[in-house]
Amino acid sequence: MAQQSASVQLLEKIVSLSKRRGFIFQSSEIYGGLNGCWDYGPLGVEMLRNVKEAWWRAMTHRREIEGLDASILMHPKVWEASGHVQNFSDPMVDCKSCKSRFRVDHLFSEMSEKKLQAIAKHLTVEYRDVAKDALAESLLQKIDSDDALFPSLVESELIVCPNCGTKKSLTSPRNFNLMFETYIGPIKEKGNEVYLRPETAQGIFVNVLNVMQSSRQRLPFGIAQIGKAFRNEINTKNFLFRTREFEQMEMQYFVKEGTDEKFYEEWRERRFNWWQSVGIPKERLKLKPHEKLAHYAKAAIDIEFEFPFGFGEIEGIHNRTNFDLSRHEEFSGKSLSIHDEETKEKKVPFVIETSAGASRGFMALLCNGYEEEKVNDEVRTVMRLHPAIAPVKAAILPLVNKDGMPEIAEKLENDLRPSMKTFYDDSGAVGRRYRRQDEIGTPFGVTIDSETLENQSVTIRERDSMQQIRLPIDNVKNYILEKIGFPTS
RNA sequence: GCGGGAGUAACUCAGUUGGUAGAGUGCAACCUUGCCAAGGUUGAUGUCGCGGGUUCGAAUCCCGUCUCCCGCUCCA
Repeated sequence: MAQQSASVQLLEKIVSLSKRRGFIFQSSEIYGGLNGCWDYGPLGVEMLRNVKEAWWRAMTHRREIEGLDASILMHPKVWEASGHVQNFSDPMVDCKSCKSRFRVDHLFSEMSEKKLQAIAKHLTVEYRDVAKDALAESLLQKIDSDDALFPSLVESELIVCPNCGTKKSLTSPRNFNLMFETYIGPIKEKGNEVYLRPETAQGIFVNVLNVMQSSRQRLPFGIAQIGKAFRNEINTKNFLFRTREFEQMEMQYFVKEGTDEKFYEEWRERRFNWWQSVGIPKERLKLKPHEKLAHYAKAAIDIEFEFPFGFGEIEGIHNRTNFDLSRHEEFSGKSLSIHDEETKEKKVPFVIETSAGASRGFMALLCNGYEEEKVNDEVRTVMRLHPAIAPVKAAILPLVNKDGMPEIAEKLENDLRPSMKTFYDDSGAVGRRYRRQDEIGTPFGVTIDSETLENQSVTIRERDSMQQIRLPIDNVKNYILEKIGFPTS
């Protein structure tokens, strides 16, 4: 319990720091905020761009992976083919007595066989020689066909609240659609509804032939995309972790059937290593296989990070088989099969998906970097970000504001600025300025002092160790550039 | 959606029986200063989450609502 409250405090500290220093602000704050929506401030947007850039390079600086940026709005048929129209909409009922809420399908799947048979009898559904799961499924379909049926079950007390047992207390099923809906054109009417995409993957699937032909790729090859997706979740939670609008970094890797398992394992390892390459220690990461697979997947595993509130998913690697492309073939009537030169066959490729959360990754890196350490009996707050991820790369600090130091410092900053994000600070004691930079994760402080005036050398102070070295001022740029490069792996 | 906690300056928080707000940190200016947040002087910043109500008078009492955190529920 004490441990839990410490973790709550930690998250709150990170939220305050994010606001105070300009990483994250609440959306529409002056109007009281909007549930689960957050804005990236000046430092946040720099850092987020760095996260995405690191991912983009790791993905697309490869021979066999191409980039794409698909539209957020897509043809409504896409979401029928993908299964989202059917699977993203869950009928739910509430208990008026104990206020619990249940998914209707869960209600049935947890019933005894005998109970299901009694209900089948009531609904005149054939139940003899029908397996339990199949029976639950056909009952659900029957109920779906007529809105009066579920209330009649409640009225006849065949269904009671599974939580409190109260009779006649369940409401009629209501649909909770997790997709955001809007309209094409200015008039809201049936027939012009479209959805904000609930995942970026489908934009890749529907473009697979366009990409393949224009880039002259052949199997195996991948398509990478970074973009926003939207899910109308019932609840938001945990700062940036569960939000209704979020950004994904997805790569779909198209392979021949039969090689899918090999590539699944390969990408799982590669992605697990990537998170380490941007600064997260292995001990705070976990690979967690899915116990229950989604309708499209043959195998699925999550990469989880140890957030203050516990381990949470930051990326999923899925073997989506040929489900999506086959469905798009079926719904669009267009062939998405690919000709295999070796076997002279046309087949729908299998897909290995790596789907990482940009927003979640950002939050993971903030949580991972945040540290309070004792230095000379004082607490130093330091954000240990990988230099490539840090929003500001170098702070330029004239030791004092005279003797020509500001002029040299400004000249140095002008020299560095085209190649990196810098920050100039000449106010107060230099120690204080270092600490301000520690808090936002700036990896290097460059100080111009009296020795600079004599021999054109400066001090470079490193964030994590607080160690200082002296360097000729002309070497500063190369020294820092070498350290802030994006990881290659 | 249910239950619990919270919302006062940029941040962390005080604010007495109802009498229209303070501290620390931070921020700005000037001076001082010479390498790890601690010198001096001065200064700015408040829809007390928002909207109603009670009252001569509301940060304080009542109602509604929004947001955040925690626990359920949910998370193909």
